[in-house]
Amino acid sequence: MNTLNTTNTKQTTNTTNTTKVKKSQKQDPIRCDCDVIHEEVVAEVQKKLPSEEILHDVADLFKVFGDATRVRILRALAESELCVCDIAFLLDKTQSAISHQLRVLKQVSLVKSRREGKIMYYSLADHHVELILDQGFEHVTE
Amino acid sequence: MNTLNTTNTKQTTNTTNTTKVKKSQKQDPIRCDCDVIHEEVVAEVQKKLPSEEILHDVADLFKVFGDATRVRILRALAESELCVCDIAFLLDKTQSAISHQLRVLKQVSLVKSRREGKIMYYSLADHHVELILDQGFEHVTE
DNA sequence: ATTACACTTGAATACTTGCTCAAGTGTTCA
DNA sequence: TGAACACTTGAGCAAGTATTCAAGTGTAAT
Repeated sequence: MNTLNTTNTKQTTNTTNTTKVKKSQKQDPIRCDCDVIHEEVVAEVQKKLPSEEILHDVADLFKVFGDATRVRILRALAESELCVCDIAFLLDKTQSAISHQLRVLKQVSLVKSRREGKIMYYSLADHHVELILDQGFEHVTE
Repeated sequence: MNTLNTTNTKQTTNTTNTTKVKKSQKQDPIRCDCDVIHEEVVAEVQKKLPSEEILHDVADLFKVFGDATRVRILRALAESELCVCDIAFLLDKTQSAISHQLRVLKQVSLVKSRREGKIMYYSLADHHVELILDQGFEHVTE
Protein backbone atom coordinates (compact mmCIF):
# COMPACT_ATOMS: atom_id res chain seq x y z
CA MET A 1 0.00 0.00 0.00
CA ASN A 2 1.29 3.44 -0.90
CA THR A 3 1.19 6.18 1.69
CA LEU A 4 -0.14 9.59 0.86
CA ASN A 5 2.03 12.56 1.66
CA THR A 6 -0.51 15.33 1.43
CA THR A 7 1.87 18.13 2.30
CA ASN A 8 4.21 17.44 -0.61
CA THR A 9 1.71 17.07 -3.44
CA LYS A 10 0.22 20.06 -5.19
CA GLN A 11 -3.54 20.30 -4.98
CA THR A 12 -5.04 21.63 -8.21
CA THR A 13 -8.26 23.54 -7.81
CA ASN A 14 -11.08 21.75 -9.56
CA THR A 15 -14.73 20.93 -8.99
CA THR A 16 -14.51 17.22 -8.23
CA ASN A 17 -11.80 17.48 -5.62
CA THR A 18 -9.37 15.28 -7.51
CA THR A 19 -5.63 15.73 -7.52
CA LYS A 20 -3.22 15.56 -10.39
CA VAL A 21 -0.11 13.98 -9.01
CA LYS A 22 2.92 14.74 -11.14
CA LYS A 23 4.72 11.49 -11.96
CA SER A 24 7.98 12.94 -10.68
CA GLN A 25 6.41 13.63 -7.30
CA LYS A 26 5.13 10.12 -6.79
CA GLN A 27 6.44 8.20 -3.82
CA ASP A 28 8.31 4.88 -4.07
CA PRO A 29 7.34 2.18 -4.62
CA ILE A 30 4.36 3.20 -6.72
CA ARG A 31 3.08 0.77 -9.28
CA CYS A 32 -0.22 2.57 -9.82
CA ASP A 33 0.28 3.92 -13.34
CA CYS A 34 -2.25 6.76 -13.28
CA ASP A 35 -2.50 10.35 -12.17
CA VAL A 36 -5.82 11.14 -10.57
CA ILE A 37 -6.00 10.47 -6.87
CA HIS A 38 -8.81 11.63 -4.61
CA GLU A 39 -6.39 12.40 -1.84
CA GLU A 40 -8.66 13.08 1.09
CA VAL A 41 -10.93 10.13 0.48
CA VAL A 42 -8.02 7.78 -0.16
CA ALA A 43 -6.24 8.94 2.99
CA GLU A 44 -9.39 8.28 4.98
CA VAL A 45 -9.91 4.82 3.49
CA GLN A 46 -6.24 4.06 4.01
CA LYS A 47 -6.61 4.61 7.73
CA LYS A 48 -9.58 2.29 8.00
CA LEU A 49 -8.26 -0.64 5.98
CA PRO A 50 -7.52 -3.71 8.15
CA SER A 51 -4.00 -5.05 8.34
CA GLU A 52 -2.51 -6.95 5.47
CA GLU A 53 -2.44 -10.08 7.60
CA ILE A 54 -6.11 -10.03 8.51
CA LEU A 55 -7.11 -9.26 4.94
CA HIS A 56 -5.15 -12.27 3.82
CA ASP A 57 -6.67 -14.54 6.45
CA VAL A 58 -10.16 -13.49 5.45
CA ALA A 59 -9.41 -14.24 1.81
CA ASP A 60 -8.01 -17.63 2.80
CA LEU A 61 -11.14 -18.39 4.77
CA PHE A 62 -13.43 -17.54 1.87
CA LYS A 63 -11.16 -19.47 -0.47
CA VAL A 64 -12.07 -22.60 1.45
CA PHE A 65 -15.76 -21.90 0.86
CA GLY A 66 -15.01 -21.28 -2.79
CA ASP A 67 -15.10 -24.87 -3.99
CA ALA A 68 -18.24 -26.81 -4.85
CA THR A 69 -16.99 -30.04 -3.29
CA ARG A 70 -16.19 -28.36 0.00
CA VAL A 71 -19.48 -26.49 0.06
CA ARG A 72 -21.29 -29.78 -0.48
CA ILE A 73 -19.33 -31.38 2.34
CA LEU A 74 -20.13 -28.51 4.69
CA ARG A 75 -23.79 -28.51 3.68
CA ALA A 76 -23.95 -32.26 4.34
CA LEU A 77 -22.22 -31.94 7.70
CA ALA A 78 -24.66 -29.20 8.60
CA GLU A 79 -27.33 -31.88 8.49
CA SER A 80 -25.48 -34.60 10.34
CA GLU A 81 -22.17 -35.95 11.53
CA LEU A 82 -20.79 -38.25 8.82
CA CYS A 83 -17.85 -40.56 8.22
CA VAL A 84 -15.49 -40.13 5.27
CA CYS A 85 -17.09 -43.02 3.43
CA ASP A 86 -20.57 -41.54 3.83
CA ILE A 87 -19.43 -38.26 2.32
CA ALA A 88 -17.58 -39.98 -0.50
CA PHE A 89 -20.75 -41.89 -1.29
CA LEU A 90 -22.96 -38.81 -1.13
CA LEU A 91 -20.74 -36.76 -3.41
CA ASP A 92 -19.69 -39.64 -5.66
CA LYS A 93 -16.00 -39.03 -5.11
CA THR A 94 -13.13 -41.15 -3.89
CA GLN A 95 -12.30 -41.44 -0.21
CA SER A 96 -8.96 -39.87 -0.97
CA ALA A 97 -10.44 -36.78 -2.58
CA ILE A 98 -12.78 -36.30 0.37
CA SER A 99 -10.02 -36.88 2.88
CA HIS A 100 -7.88 -34.22 1.21
CA GLN A 101 -10.71 -31.72 1.35
CA LEU A 102 -11.54 -32.56 4.95
CA ARG A 103 -7.97 -31.79 5.85
CA VAL A 104 -8.32 -28.35 4.27
CA LEU A 105 -11.55 -27.77 6.14
CA LYS A 106 -9.95 -28.85 9.39
CA GLN A 107 -6.90 -26.62 8.90
CA VAL A 108 -9.10 -23.54 9.00
CA SER A 109 -11.19 -24.96 11.84
CA LEU A 110 -14.41 -25.37 9.91
CA VAL A 111 -14.85 -29.04 10.82
CA LYS A 112 -13.81 -31.26 13.68
CA SER A 113 -13.41 -35.02 13.87
CA ARG A 114 -13.60 -37.87 16.33
CA ARG A 115 -12.49 -41.45 15.94
CA GLU A 116 -14.65 -44.45 16.78
CA GLY A 117 -12.71 -47.58 16.03
CA LYS A 118 -11.67 -47.56 12.42
CA ILE A 119 -14.17 -44.89 11.52
CA MET A 120 -13.58 -41.13 11.61
CA TYR A 121 -16.66 -39.02 12.15
CA TYR A 122 -16.64 -35.43 10.93
CA SER A 123 -18.92 -32.58 11.93
CA LEU A 124 -19.02 -28.79 11.70
CA ALA A 125 -16.66 -27.07 14.13
CA ASP A 126 -19.25 -24.52 15.26
CA HIS A 127 -22.48 -22.84 14.38
CA HIS A 128 -20.65 -19.88 12.89
CA VAL A 129 -19.73 -21.96 9.86
CA GLU A 130 -23.38 -22.47 9.07
CA LEU A 131 -24.03 -18.74 9.32
CA ILE A 132 -21.44 -17.93 6.69
CA LEU A 133 -22.76 -20.69 4.45
CA ASP A 134 -26.32 -19.47 4.82
CA GLN A 135 -25.28 -15.94 3.89
CA GLY A 136 -23.89 -17.33 0.65
CA PHE A 137 -27.03 -19.30 -0.13
CA GLU A 138 -29.15 -16.29 0.67
CA HIS A 139 -27.24 -14.10 -1.75
CA VAL A 140 -27.47 -16.69 -4.52
CA THR A 141 -31.13 -17.61 -4.12
CA GLU A 142 -32.54 -14.11 -4.05
CA MET B 1 -24.34 -38.08 -6.12
CA ASN B 2 -25.15 -41.73 -5.62
CA THR B 3 -28.67 -42.74 -4.70
CA LEU B 4 -29.34 -45.14 -1.89
CA ASN B 5 -31.59 -48.06 -2.68
CA THR B 6 -32.41 -49.17 0.82
CA THR B 7 -34.64 -52.03 -0.21
CA ASN B 8 -31.93 -53.74 -2.20
CA THR B 9 -29.06 -53.56 0.24
CA LYS B 10 -28.76 -55.97 3.13
CA GLN B 11 -28.72 -54.35 6.54
CA THR B 12 -26.37 -56.10 8.90
CA THR B 13 -27.35 -55.93 12.55
CA ASN B 14 -24.75 -54.05 14.56
CA THR B 15 -24.58 -51.55 17.36
CA THR B 16 -23.54 -48.43 15.46
CA ASN B 17 -26.16 -48.76 12.76
CA THR B 18 -23.66 -48.94 9.93
CA THR B 19 -24.11 -51.02 6.83
CA LYS B 20 -21.62 -53.18 5.04
CA VAL B 21 -22.38 -52.80 1.38
CA LYS B 22 -20.95 -55.65 -0.62
CA LYS B 23 -18.95 -54.27 -3.54
CA SER B 24 -20.95 -56.40 -5.96
CA GLN B 25 -24.18 -54.83 -4.74
CA LYS B 26 -23.05 -51.26 -5.19
CA GLN B 27 -24.97 -49.09 -7.61
CA ASP B 28 -23.49 -47.45 -10.69
CA PRO B 29 -21.75 -45.14 -10.93
CA ILE B 30 -20.09 -45.47 -7.56
CA ARG B 31 -16.63 -44.06 -7.17
CA CYS B 32 -16.67 -44.15 -3.39
CA ASP B 33 -14.16 -46.91 -2.76
CA CYS B 34 -15.22 -47.95 0.73
CA ASP B 35 -17.79 -50.18 2.37
CA VAL B 36 -19.30 -48.62 5.45
CA ILE B 37 -22.31 -46.45 4.76
CA HIS B 38 -24.65 -45.13 7.45
CA GLU B 39 -27.65 -45.69 5.25
CA GLU B 40 -30.40 -43.95 7.15
CA VAL B 41 -28.39 -40.86 7.95
CA VAL B 42 -27.01 -40.62 4.44
CA ALA B 43 -30.48 -41.02 2.91
CA GLU B 44 -31.74 -38.22 5.14
CA VAL B 45 -28.87 -35.89 4.30
CA GLN B 46 -29.28 -36.74 0.63
CA LYS B 47 -32.82 -35.43 0.67
CA LYS B 48 -31.82 -32.14 2.26
CA LEU B 49 -28.83 -31.30 0.07
CA PRO B 50 -29.49 -28.29 -2.20
CA SER B 51 -29.39 -28.73 -5.95
CA GLU B 52 -26.11 -29.14 -7.74
CA GLU B 53 -26.64 -25.80 -9.46
CA ILE B 54 -27.18 -23.77 -6.30
CA LEU B 55 -24.23 -25.46 -4.59
CA HIS B 56 -22.08 -24.45 -7.51
CA ASP B 57 -23.31 -20.86 -7.52
CA VAL B 58 -22.59 -20.53 -3.82
CA ALA B 59 -19.07 -21.84 -4.32
CA ASP B 60 -18.56 -19.41 -7.20
CA LEU B 61 -19.72 -16.53 -5.03
CA PHE B 62 -17.32 -17.40 -2.21
CA LYS B 63 -14.56 -17.94 -4.74
CA VAL B 64 -14.77 -14.24 -5.57
CA PHE B 65 -14.24 -13.39 -1.89
CA GLY B 66 -11.34 -15.82 -1.80
CA ASP B 67 -8.66 -13.50 -3.11
CA ALA B 68 -6.76 -10.99 -0.99
CA THR B 69 -6.76 -8.31 -3.67
CA ARG B 70 -10.51 -8.53 -4.15
CA VAL B 71 -11.16 -8.52 -0.39
CA ARG B 72 -9.03 -5.40 -0.09
CA ILE B 73 -10.95 -3.75 -2.92
CA LEU B 74 -14.28 -4.62 -1.31
CA ARG B 75 -13.11 -3.47 2.11
CA ALA B 76 -11.97 -0.17 0.59
CA LEU B 77 -15.23 0.32 -1.30
CA ALA B 78 -17.09 -0.38 1.93
CA GLU B 79 -15.56 2.85 3.22
CA SER B 80 -16.12 5.01 0.17
CA GLU B 81 -16.78 5.15 -3.54
CA LEU B 82 -13.44 5.14 -5.37
CA CYS B 83 -12.08 5.42 -8.88
CA VAL B 84 -9.83 2.76 -10.41
CA CYS B 85 -6.78 4.90 -9.94
CA ASP B 86 -7.54 5.41 -6.24
CA ILE B 87 -7.78 1.69 -5.69
CA ALA B 88 -4.63 0.97 -7.67
CA PHE B 89 -2.81 3.51 -5.53
CA LEU B 90 -4.21 2.13 -2.27
CA LEU B 91 -3.30 -1.46 -3.08
CA ASP B 92 -0.06 -0.64 -4.91
CA LYS B 93 -1.09 -2.49 -8.06
CA THR B 94 -1.41 -1.52 -11.69
CA GLN B 95 -4.62 -0.03 -13.06
CA SER B 96 -4.92 -3.05 -15.31
CA ALA B 97 -4.79 -5.55 -12.48
CA ILE B 98 -7.44 -3.61 -10.56
CA SER B 99 -9.61 -3.24 -13.62
CA HIS B 100 -9.52 -6.99 -14.23
CA GLN B 101 -10.57 -7.68 -10.64
CA LEU B 102 -13.31 -5.05 -10.74
CA ARG B 103 -14.74 -6.81 -13.75
CA VAL B 104 -14.88 -10.07 -11.79
CA LEU B 105 -16.58 -8.29 -8.89
CA LYS B 106 -19.06 -6.69 -11.24
CA GLN B 107 -19.90 -9.96 -12.99
CA VAL B 108 -21.22 -11.39 -9.74
CA SER B 109 -22.94 -8.12 -8.84
CA LEU B 110 -20.79 -7.28 -5.85
CA VAL B 111 -19.88 -3.80 -7.12
CA LYS B 112 -21.47 -1.23 -9.37
CA SER B 113 -19.94 1.64 -11.34
CA ARG B 114 -20.80 5.04 -12.72
CA ARG B 115 -18.92 7.20 -15.15
CA GLU B 116 -18.12 10.87 -14.58
CA GLY B 117 -16.17 12.18 -17.52
CA LYS B 118 -13.07 10.07 -17.97
CA ILE B 119 -13.30 8.68 -14.47
CA MET B 120 -15.16 5.51 -13.45
CA TYR B 121 -16.36 5.43 -9.86
CA TYR B 122 -16.92 2.06 -8.20
CA SER B 123 -18.94 1.24 -5.10
CA LEU B 124 -20.45 -1.78 -3.39
CA ALA B 125 -23.58 -3.09 -5.10
CA ASP B 126 -25.55 -3.48 -1.88
CA HIS B 127 -25.28 -3.76 1.86
CA HIS B 128 -25.43 -7.56 1.70
CA VAL B 129 -21.88 -7.66 0.39
CA GLU B 130 -20.67 -5.98 3.56
CA LEU B 131 -22.53 -8.50 5.70
CA ILE B 132 -20.77 -11.45 4.10
CA LEU B 133 -17.42 -9.66 4.40
CA ASP B 134 -18.02 -8.89 8.05
CA GLN B 135 -18.88 -12.52 8.77
CA GLY B 136 -15.48 -13.47 7.40
CA PHE B 137 -13.64 -10.87 9.44
CA GLU B 138 -15.53 -11.92 12.53
CA HIS B 139 -14.53 -15.56 12.09
CA VAL B 140 -10.88 -14.65 11.55
CA THR B 141 -10.50 -12.13 14.37
CA GLU B 142 -12.01 -14.20 17.16
C1' DA C 1 -8.62 16.81 -35.69
C1' DT C 2 -5.21 15.78 -32.38
C1' DT C 3 -3.54 14.91 -27.98
C1' DA C 4 -4.00 13.33 -23.31
C1' DC C 5 -5.45 10.13 -20.18
C1' DA C 6 -8.67 7.03 -17.23
C1' DC C 7 -9.84 2.83 -18.07
C1' DT C 8 -10.67 -1.80 -20.51
C1' DT C 9 -9.47 -5.91 -22.79
C1' DG C 10 -7.06 -10.12 -24.82
C1' DA C 11 -3.12 -12.96 -24.82
C1' DA C 12 0.74 -14.89 -22.45
C1' DT C 13 2.80 -16.48 -18.32
C1' DA C 14 3.67 -17.94 -13.68
C1' DC C 15 1.38 -19.74 -10.08
C1' DT C 16 -2.23 -22.24 -7.53
C1' DT C 17 -5.18 -26.09 -6.74
C1' DG C 18 -8.36 -30.29 -6.91
C1' DC C 19 -8.05 -34.83 -8.12
C1' DT C 20 -5.84 -39.43 -8.89
C1' DC C 21 -2.75 -42.98 -7.86
C1' DA C 22 0.03 -45.61 -4.94
C1' DA C 23 1.86 -46.28 -0.61
C1' DG C 24 1.39 -45.83 4.33
C1' DT C 25 -1.17 -45.58 9.30
C1' DG C 26 -4.16 -46.89 12.79
C1' DT C 27 -7.59 -49.98 14.43
C1' DT C 28 -10.30 -54.31 14.77
C1' DC C 29 -10.96 -59.05 14.64
C1' DA C 30 -9.97 -63.88 13.90
C1' DT D 1 0.38 -62.28 14.30
C1' DG D 2 -1.73 -61.30 10.17
C1' DA D 3 -5.46 -59.98 7.39
C1' DA D 4 -9.01 -56.55 6.51
C1' DC D 5 -10.29 -52.00 5.99
C1' DA D 6 -11.34 -46.87 7.10
C1' DC D 7 -8.68 -43.37 6.37
C1' DT D 8 -4.41 -40.37 5.42
C1' DT D 9 -0.68 -38.64 2.84
C1' DG D 10 2.75 -37.24 -0.83
C1' DA D 11 3.78 -36.83 -5.64
C1' DG D 12 2.28 -35.65 -10.07
C1' DC D 13 -0.84 -33.91 -13.42
C1' DA D 14 -4.48 -31.19 -15.59
C1' DA D 15 -7.30 -27.32 -15.14
C1' DG D 16 -8.03 -22.81 -13.35
C1' DT D 17 -6.47 -18.06 -12.19
C1' DA D 18 -4.01 -13.48 -10.96
C1' DT D 19 -0.93 -10.52 -12.95
C1' DT D 20 1.65 -8.32 -16.71
C1' DC D 21 2.12 -6.40 -21.18
C1' DA D 22 0.57 -4.26 -25.20
C1' DA D 23 -3.06 -2.58 -27.72
C1' DG D 24 -7.61 -0.57 -27.84
C1' DT D 25 -12.01 2.57 -26.08
C1' DG D 26 -14.27 6.48 -24.48
C1' DT D 27 -14.15 11.19 -22.98
C1' DA D 28 -12.40 15.97 -22.46
C1' DA D 29 -9.65 19.84 -23.75
C1' DT D 30 -6.83 22.39 -26.97
